[in-house]
Amino acid sequence: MSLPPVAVGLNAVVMAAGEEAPQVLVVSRKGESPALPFGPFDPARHRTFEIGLREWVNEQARFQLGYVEQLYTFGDQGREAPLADLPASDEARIISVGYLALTPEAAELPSGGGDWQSWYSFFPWEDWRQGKPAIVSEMIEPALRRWIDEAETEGRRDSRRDRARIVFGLDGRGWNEERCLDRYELLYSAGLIAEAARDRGDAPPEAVPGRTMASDHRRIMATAISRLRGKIKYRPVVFELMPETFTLSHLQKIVEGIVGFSLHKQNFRRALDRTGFVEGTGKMLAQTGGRPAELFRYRREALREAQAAGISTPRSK
Amino acid sequence: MSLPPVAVGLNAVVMAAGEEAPQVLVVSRKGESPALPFGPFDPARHRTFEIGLREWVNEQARFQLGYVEQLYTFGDQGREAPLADLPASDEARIISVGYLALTPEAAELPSGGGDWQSWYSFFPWEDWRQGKPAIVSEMIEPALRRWIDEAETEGRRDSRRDRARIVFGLDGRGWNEERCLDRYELLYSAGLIAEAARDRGDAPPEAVPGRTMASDHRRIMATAISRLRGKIKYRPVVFELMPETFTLSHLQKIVEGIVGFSLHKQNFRRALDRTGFVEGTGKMLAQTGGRPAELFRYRREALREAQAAGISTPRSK
DNA sequence: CCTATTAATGCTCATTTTGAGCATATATGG
DNA sequence: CCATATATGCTCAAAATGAGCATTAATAGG
Repeated sequence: MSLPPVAVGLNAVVMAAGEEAPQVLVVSRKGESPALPFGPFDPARHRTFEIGLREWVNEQARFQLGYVEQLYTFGDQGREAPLADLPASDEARIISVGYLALTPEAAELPSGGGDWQSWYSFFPWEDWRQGKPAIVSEMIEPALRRWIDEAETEGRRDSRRDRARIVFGLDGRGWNEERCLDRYELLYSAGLIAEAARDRGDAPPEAVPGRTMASDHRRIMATAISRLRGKIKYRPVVFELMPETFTLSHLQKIVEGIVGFSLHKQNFRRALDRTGFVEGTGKMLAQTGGRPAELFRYRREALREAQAAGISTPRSK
Repeated sequence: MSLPPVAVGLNAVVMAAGEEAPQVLVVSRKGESPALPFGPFDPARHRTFEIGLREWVNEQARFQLGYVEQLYTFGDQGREAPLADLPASDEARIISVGYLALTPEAAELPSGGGDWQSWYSFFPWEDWRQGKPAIVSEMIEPALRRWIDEAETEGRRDSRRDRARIVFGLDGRGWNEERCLDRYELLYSAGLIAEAARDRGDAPPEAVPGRTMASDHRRIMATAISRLRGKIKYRPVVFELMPETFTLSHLQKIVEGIVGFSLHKQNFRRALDRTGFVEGTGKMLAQTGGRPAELFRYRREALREAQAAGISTPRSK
């Protein structure tokens, strides 16, 4: 049994909470599309993937990763081709192990290399905090309907329609925020993502607004968003993004940013309360205008006590 | 940027429903511990991991995989050492991409290579269908308490105790069936898994009952069990394990086998009913003794209609 | 210092969803 | 026909959820 060699890269989707929207760490090489931080995995130096990942993120961006979890391993042929450095040969396949990393808001901006960007600059259709985004009704839905009609056979039309209905909630079917990856892949299949044209070598056709990324990095990021949106509901991962102390409104804002819709304040608090994950510090935050809010802190011990659940996300409106 | 080459293997955890317990496909080489089906990933031949996986499972075991999903990529140094074929050198690191595959009960037993084994022959402590297994109270819990006390410092004892409490539900904390992987890893750390001694080169100490597997395959399998136990609750994956038609009791038996505890029959049915995932066929199954049960079928369309949920698992007793 | 404004908190109520258990229906095997 | 083993139906209290109204405590402006 001989195993043909393959090169392994490590990709990190490093996320932090931001003022207006969740942020992702990207490396912007001049003249090129922004990319996720990417580093080679060197088996001679790194005992595990995670050690490798932490080491070079530390080197490249000068900060320590905290919470880290493996996302997915991407190995499709052709995925590395768009990284101009390397020819898409059959011999040197590059696969990449994607990781999701969460850092507290306070995390220093790495000097030099990377910078923080809003999630929704890459995925504007995912932000429903102010209700259904215009881009969905005015651009994506019509484009998808055209794409459905373009299919050659009745069967294909049906299958396209089904897919669009499920992932984009067409025909009043309801938006499931966790399907972020499926939506990206559908838009890609429908040729509405600039990367799709680029990967085929075509001229860019009508593309949905949203910043392009190098290689398949936008897909990797969509995987990370889907994962985080799901996980936040059954594990207390939000707190990895919070500072030591925070107000409940602040916490709610962050959660809203992640799930992409707004929450019912009272019900959010009630559910949070039941989990026992937070405790008041007694200190108040003097804010601009309005009654001052109490500062809370995350009780790590709570994870031990209960059957650790996550954060409930009661939709508002 | 040069990426040092690494060999990539593909592991499949192929699962099927069984009479008494869920089954896993293992390859038993004579004189050696059973292993999960394993094959090399050849970038020259396979455009994607999944294509590679399907191809050689087809070759090796002569059957077609149906539902397949990627589990995790295992890359720790030393993990491949126990596979006697290959020296654990720094140059030839083998990483492996693990997949979970589900096949209907009816799946033919591959002639020659593999055979089906019960999950619980590898993880006897995970089967709570008849209540708390004796092996947990009589052997694991005492052994864990000894392991906690053996720690050198107070801090270490605390951290061991916390970990044991969370994953094994010590001190009346409740058993969370999804923590199968955590439990395996805890037992491994505590030296209670035969593989732990083997990997260190020690003589086997007191080990918890349960069949040993080659390399880190038991860990991979625990990963698969954890994933499936979690997923069954929010995606209709059980139906990938069912024959065309089945009775509700049969479905319940299968779900109970997977989650590892027994369910409240009426509540299980009520919840199942609400999902709309199954429909009666009108046909009855003349069984041995007792009122005949109606045969049901899975409605794939249901996935489109609702916000696809999974199967609810209301505990009984 | 009185009032409008802005948030933070507190409470209520109807509806759904769970968790448990009791009751009835329809086979099979003496 | 009767005991037994299942399948299926129904009820009821408790808990969780979804919506909205009410009160409290600051700041900003007249």
